[in-house]
Amino acid sequence: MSDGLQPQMGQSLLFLTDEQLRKGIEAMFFAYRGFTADPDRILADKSYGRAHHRAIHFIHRSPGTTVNNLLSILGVTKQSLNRVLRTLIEDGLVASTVGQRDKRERHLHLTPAGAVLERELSDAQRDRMRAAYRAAGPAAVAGFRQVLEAMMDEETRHHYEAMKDRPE
Amino acid sequence: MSDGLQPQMGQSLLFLTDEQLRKGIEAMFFAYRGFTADPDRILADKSYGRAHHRAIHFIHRSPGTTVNNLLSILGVTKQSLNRVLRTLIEDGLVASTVGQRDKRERHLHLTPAGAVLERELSDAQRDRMRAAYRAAGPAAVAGFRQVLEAMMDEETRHHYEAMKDRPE
DNA sequence: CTTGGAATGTCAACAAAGCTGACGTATTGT
DNA sequence: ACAATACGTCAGCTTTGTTGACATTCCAAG
Repeated sequence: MSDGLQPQMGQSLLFLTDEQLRKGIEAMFFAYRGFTADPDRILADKSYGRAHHRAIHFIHRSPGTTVNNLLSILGVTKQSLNRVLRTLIEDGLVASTVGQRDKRERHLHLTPAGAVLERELSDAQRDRMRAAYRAAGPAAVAGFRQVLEAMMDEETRHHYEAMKDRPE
Repeated sequence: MSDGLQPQMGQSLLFLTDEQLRKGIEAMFFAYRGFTADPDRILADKSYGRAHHRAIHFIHRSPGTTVNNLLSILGVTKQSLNRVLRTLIEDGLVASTVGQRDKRERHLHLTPAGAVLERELSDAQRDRMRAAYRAAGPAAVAGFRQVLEAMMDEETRHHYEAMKDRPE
């Protein structure tokens, strides 16, 4: 079952041993904690959570997006998203406007106050990412992105690539 | 505030633009979903959750570990871990034995049944990781690990490195 | 034109898993 | 003897996911 180190294995395949894979799994787990730590700290003071951060991020990213679209990007149920969205709208961070063409849809935008919080959160997250990128160097960063992209579900990767090259 | 593309910037720093960092952030978010998707599916049928998976993983990894040690690796409170651990012990997947040297400690091991579930979960997770590694290639994998390690908190990295080179 | 079904979004109730705080018990070490 | 440590537990709260029921809006078939 376990690969172990098979002497006859080509050098080029050593990175696929169970041990290497396990290290990658643990690296992913521990790194994700760091990845969310800084925004989480900021949000804790404001009675918001990670779900609010995600909503704010993708609304900023795709202004005017509908609830349904946001739903499929975030991969949660609409009831779960709705709770988060409701508090953000009540608190004046997100604006929801009825669709022109289709009045069933709601188009979502960040208000100026919402944009301020988005900035604060993404600055914090980017700072850590920038430090990691700088420490690892451009070649490592390219590999990092390649592996992450290969790790996504098919459908998820479509979402990722759809917003890949939009201008900021 | 925003880096934009500064014409005078050396080519070597282009990977540090806000846009590159944002892509990395989104890649991390989407990939983590894929990373947990397969074990989550298996666990859903068994009325266990991701928290149970994490406990099982690290008990397998460090057989005989104490509750306190597991606590600091997982970064949760003892009440939270205890809830998970209690169900695993009741269900006969984890064994808790009083310490020889220090009788206050409990040493945790997987039972044969626990080892079976661990295998099932880690096989599923490794399969995806292996596919991603294979698609990206050894150089990319090295970069992937470098960036992840640089992204961890100091204390977390110590945990990660402490169990880095243990034999399986 | 009407009407029935599909799509969009909201409300209610519940579950998983995190948290704080307080407390009890056994054991260790000063 | 006594303080500190390791563990377990009770109670109660929060965030964030779930399902089920329901209102509104749109569209297309009759």
